[in-house]
Amino acid sequence: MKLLDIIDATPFPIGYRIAFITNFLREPILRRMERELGIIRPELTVLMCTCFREDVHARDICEVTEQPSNTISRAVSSLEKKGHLSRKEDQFDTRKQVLNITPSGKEVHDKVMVMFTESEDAMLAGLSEMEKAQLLALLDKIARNVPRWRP
Amino acid sequence: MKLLDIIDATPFPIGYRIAFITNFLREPILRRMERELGIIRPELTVLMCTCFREDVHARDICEVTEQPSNTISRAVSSLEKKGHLSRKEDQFDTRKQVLNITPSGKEVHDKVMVMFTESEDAMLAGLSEMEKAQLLALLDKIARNVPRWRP
DNA sequence: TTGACATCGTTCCATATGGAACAATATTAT
DNA sequence: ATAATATTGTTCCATATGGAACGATGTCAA
Repeated sequence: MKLLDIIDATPFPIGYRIAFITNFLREPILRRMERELGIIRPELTVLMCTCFREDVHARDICEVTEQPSNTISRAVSSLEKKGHLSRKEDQFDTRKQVLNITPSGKEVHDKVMVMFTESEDAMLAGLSEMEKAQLLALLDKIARNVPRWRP
Repeated sequence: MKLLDIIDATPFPIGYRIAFITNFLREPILRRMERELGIIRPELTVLMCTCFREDVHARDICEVTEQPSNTISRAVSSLEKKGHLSRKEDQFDTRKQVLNITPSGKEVHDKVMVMFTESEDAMLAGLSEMEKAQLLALLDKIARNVPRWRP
């Protein structure tokens, strides 16, 4: 028995394949990240958000990623302890903290991005440039429509 | 800030979108499954495998799904306790147990499949039949190639 | 102003998860 | 035959995770 057998019988063929691919693409990298870089998943979430934009609040990250606030809170604390993140009190609202990624945080973040990029290249090696472009366009359409179809 | 902003800057555009879509497709359903049906993720794994094939061993499920044996062991025990699974000793190897889904297990399994199917329909509502077929073909190609590109 | 309510981030707690060690059984080599 | 090794499934333990309650601060209305 293989999962690839079940693939032929599933009543949600596209969703099954998407989840299936995600499992084999993301999980091994996240495990490796945890093992080699000592970064856990919610910490990567915070690194990605703070790398993308300066001066974010924990609350922003919660809303954007739909993670519970305690999860983000823990990730922020541990990242700061590791020197990957800085926090300072917000000048206008002392309940909030202004978060910024540090150079060492950026370094770790970039290493993880490289892992993902290399895996994506391997994953797509069997597709033509035309097929890659098609796939990207279709996935993009679905992703940008998330607000309309999400439960 | 939105995740859809980060989407434009990611160095692995296809993988990011696939993982992104998986999050919004799978996670809400799994939460709902846990809440409404009292079934947790490893239990669904076991239900899907035993629904697909009769007389499987826990070890088979471990290998197929790459889940650790303790996770599957717990899921098998709890499913049996709930009446969703039967186990009997293997006649030829008493270390093993022969697993079979029960009617109530099948019922729960089918309910979850309906949730996924409905969500997939909603997700793909914005695509033409041609686009759906294209997407399915491309994802299928990547999924069947997993053994070649997986890390 | 002040009292009710909302928001931010944290802590507490219960549960989910995976690695490692384990007992029981099967297989292999001598 | 029997000792060494491998396999199966379980238990133990440490950690990850999310819901709920909380304290501190901010906002709004009377």
